[in-house]
Amino acid sequence: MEKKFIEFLKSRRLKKTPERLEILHCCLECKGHFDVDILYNILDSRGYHVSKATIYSSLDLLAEAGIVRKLLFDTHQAKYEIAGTSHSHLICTQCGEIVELNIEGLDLIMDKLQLCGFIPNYLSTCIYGRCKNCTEKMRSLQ
Amino acid sequence: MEKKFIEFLKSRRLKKTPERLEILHCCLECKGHFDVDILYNILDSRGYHVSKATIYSSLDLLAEAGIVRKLLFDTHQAKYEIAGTSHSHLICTQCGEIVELNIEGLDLIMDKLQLCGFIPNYLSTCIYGRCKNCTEKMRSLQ
DNA sequence: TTTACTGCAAATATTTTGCAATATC
DNA sequence: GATATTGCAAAATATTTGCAGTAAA
Repeated sequence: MEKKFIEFLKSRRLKKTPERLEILHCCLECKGHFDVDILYNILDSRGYHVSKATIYSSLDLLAEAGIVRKLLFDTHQAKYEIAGTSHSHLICTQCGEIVELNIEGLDLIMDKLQLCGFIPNYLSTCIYGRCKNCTEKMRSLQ
Repeated sequence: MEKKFIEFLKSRRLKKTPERLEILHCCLECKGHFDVDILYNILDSRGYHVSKATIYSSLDLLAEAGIVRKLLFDTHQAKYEIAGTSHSHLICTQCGEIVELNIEGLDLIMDKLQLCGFIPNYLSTCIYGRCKNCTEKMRSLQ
């Protein structure tokens, strides 16, 4: 991953700074979703100070390099995840919980798109609904 | 649609105000995607003044009623669309263009989810990549 | 007459930007 | 040595909130 990022920086004549690499490592350590604040706090708690502006800009680069993906589930903070295989997100519109789910065959859809001249990079499926917990809570209230 | 919204308001003991109905009509007239500013400007150009706070709150209600859907493609303004059948969005990460596309069989995925206790409401598929135009532009530059 | 709604302005929150000092190439 | 990057603070933007006056039930 680090290699890929360094290659990317070189190809764009951007600089390999300790901040950028540290942010990448931090992203890789985070399982699941993370956001700017989480990264900021983790780094800060290690005594490694990086400004949020730098985190924002590094995440932009990491996204362009195809290493992370930006996820927008709500109007508030953008979330990020390490770009791996396509997977779906189940989003509970009641409590906001987000669960990842693998649905077989989804990637196949992308192949069909080549036809219209669109070159797909990755597919994000969000399924909005109500999670088990919230459904049970509602039932017990009635 | 208006009937559905009025039913929803009644069921929640909310009030049927001219602003809410006017905003609903405005959404229905908009083909494709719209946002708070677009609605505000359309209404304003007709001499119908509605505050943005009211538009925000009405859109929330319309979303809860299942009449519109909130779409977040980027960090900036939220977009909305009339909730119809599930369709996919092709998003060009270079120029930002968004094209709607129908992919057969996608809705079937939702049925499978009942298993894990998640009650799906609707599915949103976003396929990120590069559109025909941008691909051609890149080629001619090389 | 009770309760909810609107508009306005202020508050909040996230992201972006400008600039001087500094680090990378 | 040239150029890009960092951190900071300020700016820009979108959305939410509080409250007084008003309208719907």
